[in-house]
Formats: sequence, structure tokens, C-alpha cells
Amino acid sequence: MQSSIDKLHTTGHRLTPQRRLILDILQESAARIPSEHLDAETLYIRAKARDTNISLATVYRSLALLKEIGLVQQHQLGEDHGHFEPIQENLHFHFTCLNCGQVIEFEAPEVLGIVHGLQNSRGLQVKEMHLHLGGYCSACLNNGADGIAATSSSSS
Amino acid sequence: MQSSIDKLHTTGHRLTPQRRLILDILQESAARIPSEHLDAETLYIRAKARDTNISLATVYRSLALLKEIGLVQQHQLGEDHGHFEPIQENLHFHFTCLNCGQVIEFEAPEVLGIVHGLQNSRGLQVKEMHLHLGGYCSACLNNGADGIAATSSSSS
DNA sequence: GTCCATGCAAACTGTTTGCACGCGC
DNA sequence: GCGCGTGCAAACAGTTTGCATGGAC
Repeated sequence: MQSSIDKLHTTGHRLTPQRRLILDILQESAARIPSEHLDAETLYIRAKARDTNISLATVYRSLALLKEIGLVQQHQLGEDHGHFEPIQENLHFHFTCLNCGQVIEFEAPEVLGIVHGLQNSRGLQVKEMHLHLGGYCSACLNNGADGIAATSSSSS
Repeated sequence: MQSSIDKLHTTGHRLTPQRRLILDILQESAARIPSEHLDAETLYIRAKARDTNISLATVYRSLALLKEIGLVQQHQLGEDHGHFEPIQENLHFHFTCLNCGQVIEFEAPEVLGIVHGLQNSRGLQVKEMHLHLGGYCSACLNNGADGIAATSSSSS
């Protein structure tokens, strides 16, 4: 398998120190704290610590490029801004605690069945899958935080 | 079952003409074009056609209230802004065509199994479920639009 | 040397908020 | 009449863009 850096070259893009730095930070984050899911601002702060000249615009432009060539994916995790993670080999999804904000990753291979069904029945070609659940984590439930009550749930 | 309007009262909120109007427009949209999913701006334009004094701020404040009391839900459908629909009785999810932007709704009761599994294994209480797929619809695939190619897919 | 990528600042989109007035209850 | 809800405009967060310089190839 080709490296991330090869992927830049083969798609006709330049390997700049900024792009390498952003990819490094994302990969380090994913390796150390898989559920961390950096946002652009945090990524910028970490990048700036290693390259004081890097700009936020470059962070956004690099993320857009890395998304486009399939090295990074973006998620909406219940906040108003995007979160980023390097593409993983294993299919996983996200749960966000509405109380403490914690993100929990989980596997759900059943989603592949749903997707295949749709491809067959409706002729769709699925390129991105986002299963995002919101609710309360066990810690918050045990602390009886806030207005945690009914068990009804709404869908999308 | 209590009406939407009762729900406002029983939760200690006032029934203003603006709130009623916004709810009406959402329900009309859902009844006529279930996949429409209005955004705040479109809702505002339609509301303004019937009440020239209504402000965008009121639209946002009303939507926030209707969400809070469980009459409306918000979705991110691949664009940078929110889309709204009245809560439906039947569980459904969304596919967005990355080429033409069309939104297709589909059912996927398997998601309930995933959610129940998580509740049991990790003690989570799930309140919101969003399964959002992105890809190409059959019409766009047949037109051979843009850079539609590989069948690989990425997850979240 | 060419042209893409960067840094900076300004623009932009979607959404929220402070404040004084107005109306549902 | 009390107090929440509204309209307006200004503020705000996140993200994008125009432009001149700089560096990857």
C-alpha cells in the first residue's frame, strides 16, 4: 500500500512541510487517543507549536485537500464545527454524550448490510457513511446529571 | 395524542402566531414533499410571505424551542447549515447525492438493533440517531457525471 | 524558472445575542 | 399587568477567499 505522502504525489500535489505536519498531527492523535477527533482550531494550535508561521487558512486548505484525496475524513459530532480523523481501516461510528460531550467510538458492521440493500434496491452508490448517535453515557446517567429522564428516542 | 399546540402549552410556552406559522410551514412541507427538509433561510422566506414582519432571529429561536420540546428535529445533510423536519412517527434516515444534492429518505430498522446492543453492552442511553449516507444517486450515475468512479467507501 | 501553496487580512455564511417594545396569558 | 417573545441590528464562530510573496519540483 502506498504511503500518505505518495498519495499526495500521485494525485499531482506538492508535499509541503505544512501538509506533512498536519497529517502527522492527525495521525499521532488517532494513534494515541482514537476518540479525540481534532477540530481545525485545535489542529492549528498544535501545528503552530511546531511551525510558528503556519496559518489557519493553510490548515483548512490542507484538510480540504486531504479529504479530497481520501486520506482524512470529516465528521459532525454534535457541535457546530467539523472534526477530523485520518481514514481508518476498520469501519466505526460515533456516539456523543449530550451531557459531557464525550465521544465514544463503536463498530456496527450491520450498516454494511443496510448500504448493500440500498445499492441493490435503489441503485445508489454509497461513498460515505455516518452513523451518529446522541444520548447519555453511563457515567452521566449514574451521576443523574441535568434533565436526564425519558427513554424515548428520535431518529434521522 | 396531544397536538403540537398543546405541547407548547404543557411545556410552559406561549403559542404565538410566529411559532404556529413556523410549525405550519414545516408540517406542510413534510406532508407535500417529505424529502424537502427546509433550512432556516428557506423557512424564513416562506414565513415572511405570510407574515412580513417576522424576523430570521425568531425563526431560529422558534426552531430551537420546537427542537427542545421534541416537535422538530435538525439534520446535517452534507451542507454547512442545518435542515429541519417535524418529528415523524416512522424511523427513517437520509442519503444525499454528492453530485446533484438530492436527498433520499430510507428506512433501516436494523439501526434499532445496533442501538439496543450499545445500550446493553455499554450502558448508553441513546436519544438521537442519525444515519447519513453520501454518494451518487442512480440518475447521476447514469449520466456519468463528474469524477464518479471507484466503488470504495469510507466510514464514520 | 514555473506554478502551486502559503500567510495575511478581509469577506462571508450561518447562527446567536442585547436591548427596548409588544402581546399572550 | 406581568413577563415571555419579538424585531432589529450588532456580534459571533467557523470557514473561505483575494492577493502578493515564497518555495516544491
